Amino acid sequence: MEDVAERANVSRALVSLVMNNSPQVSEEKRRSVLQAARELGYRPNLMARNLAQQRTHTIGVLVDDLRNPFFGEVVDGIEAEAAGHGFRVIILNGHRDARREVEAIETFLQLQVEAMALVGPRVAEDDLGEIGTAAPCVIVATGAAHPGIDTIATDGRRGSELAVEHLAALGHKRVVHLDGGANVSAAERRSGYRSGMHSAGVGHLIDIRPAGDDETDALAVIDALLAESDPPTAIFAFNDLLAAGALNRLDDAGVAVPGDVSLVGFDNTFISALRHLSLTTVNQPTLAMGRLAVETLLRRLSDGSDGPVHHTLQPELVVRGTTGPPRRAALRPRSPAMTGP
Amino acid sequence: MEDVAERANVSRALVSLVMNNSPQVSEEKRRSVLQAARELGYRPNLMARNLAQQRTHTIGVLVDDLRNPFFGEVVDGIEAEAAGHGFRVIILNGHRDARREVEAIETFLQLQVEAMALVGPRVAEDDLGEIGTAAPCVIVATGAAHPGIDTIATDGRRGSELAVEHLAALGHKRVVHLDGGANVSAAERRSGYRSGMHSAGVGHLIDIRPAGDDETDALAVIDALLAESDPPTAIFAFNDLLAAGALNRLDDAGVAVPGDVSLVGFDNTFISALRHLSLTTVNQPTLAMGRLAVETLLRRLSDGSDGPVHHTLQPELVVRGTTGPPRRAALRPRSPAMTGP
DNA sequence: ATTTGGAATTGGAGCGCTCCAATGGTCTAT
DNA sequence: ATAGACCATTGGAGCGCTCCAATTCCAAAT
Repeated sequence: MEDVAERANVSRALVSLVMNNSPQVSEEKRRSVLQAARELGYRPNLMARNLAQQRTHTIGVLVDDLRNPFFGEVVDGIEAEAAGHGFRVIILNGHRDARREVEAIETFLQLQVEAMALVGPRVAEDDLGEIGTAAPCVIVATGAAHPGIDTIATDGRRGSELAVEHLAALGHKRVVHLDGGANVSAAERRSGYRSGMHSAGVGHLIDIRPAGDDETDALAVIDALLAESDPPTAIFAFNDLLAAGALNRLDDAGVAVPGDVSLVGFDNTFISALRHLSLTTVNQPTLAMGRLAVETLLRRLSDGSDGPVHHTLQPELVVRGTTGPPRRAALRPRSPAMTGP
Repeated sequence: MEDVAERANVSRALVSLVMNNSPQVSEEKRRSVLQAARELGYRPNLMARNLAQQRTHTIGVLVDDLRNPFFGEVVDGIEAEAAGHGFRVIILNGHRDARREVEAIETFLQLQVEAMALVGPRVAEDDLGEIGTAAPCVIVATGAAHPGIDTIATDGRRGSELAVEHLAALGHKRVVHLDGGANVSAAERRSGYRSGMHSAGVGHLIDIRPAGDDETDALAVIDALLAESDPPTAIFAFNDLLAAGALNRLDDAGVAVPGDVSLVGFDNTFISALRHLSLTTVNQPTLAMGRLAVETLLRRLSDGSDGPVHHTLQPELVVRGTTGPPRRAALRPRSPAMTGP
């Protein structure tokens, strides 16, 4: 910067004004500064700028798992909205691990981000400690497990109810829930499953199996289910990945879907739309969630601090090809299941 | 920091030493500084630290598209290796857009990252300009289109050849290639398709259809193909997403895979492994690519600058359920195709 | 010719930290 | 007792920038 100033025969301060394109710089000087900068390959140092300005114009986004396309969509929403307000977005990866999430949040804070969005975090509220107060923070897509912090979520309870209602309407009674296990959203979806089952008058058939949130987590549970004397006629999985894993295993075992068993996922990621999966699932409005997250953050940033805000968006059932009436409830005879090769 | 120093009755410099856990601080002072820091909720300011140190210990990773799980896997490899060498990784999203990629790179440079990895970039080498010289830079997973810059890639040409060889061995002659279009890796994979076809003695049947790199890009092309009088017996798609889109459309049209037409993808993302897709595809060693990228960067960082290095990893064919012998080449009569509802 | 106002420009302090050279303090060997 | 060696500790300069108050400049108004 020193060099640029010298080369353009102006002061350092004037270079600063030009680089921030202040309106009150004469056209002449502006040109010569810009030219000098170009010739020297000068690039402003954001570290120094941020330090001097005491602002970073940056929002940190912590993503639970870069491999899950669901989170990618949420981040797209966040970035779109943030860009519109002059904020940069930097992303850190949580690697599906609460400990690493805390580290990432610590990094954000040290980097002086002005706000942060945690997308699908696994960390419990207690471990977040004072972090929420060090910078505005919003939790996206992780159920209602963080009452003390702003959250944006789809109503997981309602989503589960929708899934169960759909299955019940088809005539299913024995619906098993593959539980999200340690995932923080699991409790909510589980509770929706419960209430759905009760509403359908089959509360006594509630059956929850701990599984996980990843396609590999389904295998053992499905094996166990199939080994039982009275297997379920329908399965409602914690998320699409888990459902896809279940589908794999059912297919292996020669069980027809939806002929022998119906299957519902959650998230409506693009994989569920793949025709060969054609997974009935519960949609979350990912883009809207991302945008809303940024809006919430900006509001916190500008005005004071009222109590935490919780935005709940409405899920929607997306009926595709993995759900149908249960075999036993069929009124007319059905052809035998077509099993894979 | 000032405050911490005061509260612990030491100098600012001593606090600095403690925060960087220097070995030559007495246990007593160290404890009292740490306690003071805790009580005051002190957190070192990375901006200031980086500025003073003239180092950031940060590697910037530009990801083409957060929704494509392939890139997520590469990033996992990068992060694993970087962490082992004391580097932080920050991620910026390219949004599948060369213009935004350039912006992101500019941001990295201003943030003073010490090196950067571009994962699947779309930007052409010309537009990268002097950027490669401003900081060590490696391009990952984007073919061999950047001769002047370090690259890590799977041999796309060989990968394509493997795919075509496999199809040819099954008896296919009329193999169509769904081209990656503007995607920078497309040329290489296309050329492999060409050479594969020639080797198989069916160079005269080479048929390349521009498509894209996303599941939606396949629709129109498949429609066009099906409308033709002599449709192909096999399709080799630029990547898994495109193949998945093709599968959707073929399914819609009641075309059996692999009964009526065989299909091969590229990347071996987890979606291809989903049993219901069961996509034959070409594997890229994503984790190894990520690790190698960081190693390359570190080497550049430490020693001088020789010419650019190009690492080419070997692809592997993964045969799953979407490939089989062509209908017309079958020696024995086959049952009619089972088309979906 | 002199004042006045506004716009363009500048010097310098300061953002929070690190790092160097210098200081003080303790211990051992003579 | 005294010099030497060694350790923990400190003051201060400086990293590259911004921002304020102060200065200069120019033209219009008196």
